[in-house]
Amino acid sequence: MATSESKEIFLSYLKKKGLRNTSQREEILHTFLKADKHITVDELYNVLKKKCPDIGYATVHRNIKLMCGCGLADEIKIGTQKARYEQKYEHEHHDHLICLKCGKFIEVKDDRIEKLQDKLAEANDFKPIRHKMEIYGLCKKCS
Amino acid sequence: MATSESKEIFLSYLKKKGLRNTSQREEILHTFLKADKHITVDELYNVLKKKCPDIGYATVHRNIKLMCGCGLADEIKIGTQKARYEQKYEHEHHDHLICLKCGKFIEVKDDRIEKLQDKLAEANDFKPIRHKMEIYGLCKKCS
DNA sequence: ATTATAATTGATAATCAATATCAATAATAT
DNA sequence: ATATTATTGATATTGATTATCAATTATAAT
Repeated sequence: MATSESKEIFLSYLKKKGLRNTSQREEILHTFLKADKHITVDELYNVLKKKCPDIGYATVHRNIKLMCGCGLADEIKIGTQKARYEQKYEHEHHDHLICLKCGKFIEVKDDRIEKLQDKLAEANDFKPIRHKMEIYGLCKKCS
Repeated sequence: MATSESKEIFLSYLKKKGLRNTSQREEILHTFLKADKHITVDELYNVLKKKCPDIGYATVHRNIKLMCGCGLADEIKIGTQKARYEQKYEHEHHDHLICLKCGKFIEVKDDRIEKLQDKLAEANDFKPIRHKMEIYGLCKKCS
């Protein structure tokens, strides 16, 4: 994980947008980069609380969204569950296998599928920008 | 659309579950089967109100969920938008191209992708049950 | 048929995640 | 230093979904 590069990207994004850097923003980014994949705002907030007891939930929420805006984070919404966020920078695009029993995420990618998706879009006069593919089922442990 | 067959499926599902048929349930199913693809509870409720002015929102909501339970309807959740429901019976599985500008849904299917998805799951010791594939981009009109 | 039972309805309240508001504070420019 | 303006953190609001519950209705039992 190129932590320092991510931080540079964030700082230059702030500058470009006329936004200011703050200690909270630094802590949030730092903690996010160290955190588990697929973290929720709640979870991130709880980890941050230990180091920065005064930090507010709204601040964490706002800034994780900001990180999505600058391409460092990606939001994953599964049904009505809480949004989860994963690192995007230097993290190749992938799709997910999601276990219906234990909730485990497995990251996968198949270039042949990716190509066929583009073709499928084209064939429908549709310009693809991004996509989401989730396969639900049972992981090895749960089946 | 096999409207009468869908109604039979619904009735036998009710019987199997020890539930009762009601005039509201009949109207909701009937209206749902006639309605546009990808309808929200709100929209369905508003259509129903014309014929059944006393029907309640909660009843529509409850029963569209019931139809999902018996395999006649399918819920589509895109991000934080309202859930939409589509007919499932005799409606082949398909995926969606979703226009980011106008919100249009295009239904698509590619058997080669379906096969590769199964293989991809298998290769990860994962037993696929269902999946969701959405390609976001711009439709012909909007691009 | 009449009554007992149990499920359903419809209005409304509760829930819950996401987002907006706003006074106080902090960062930058002047 | 001071003015300007963005950010923070607490809290309120929103908006969708789901739960509650008394009244009603459908079915079973007598």
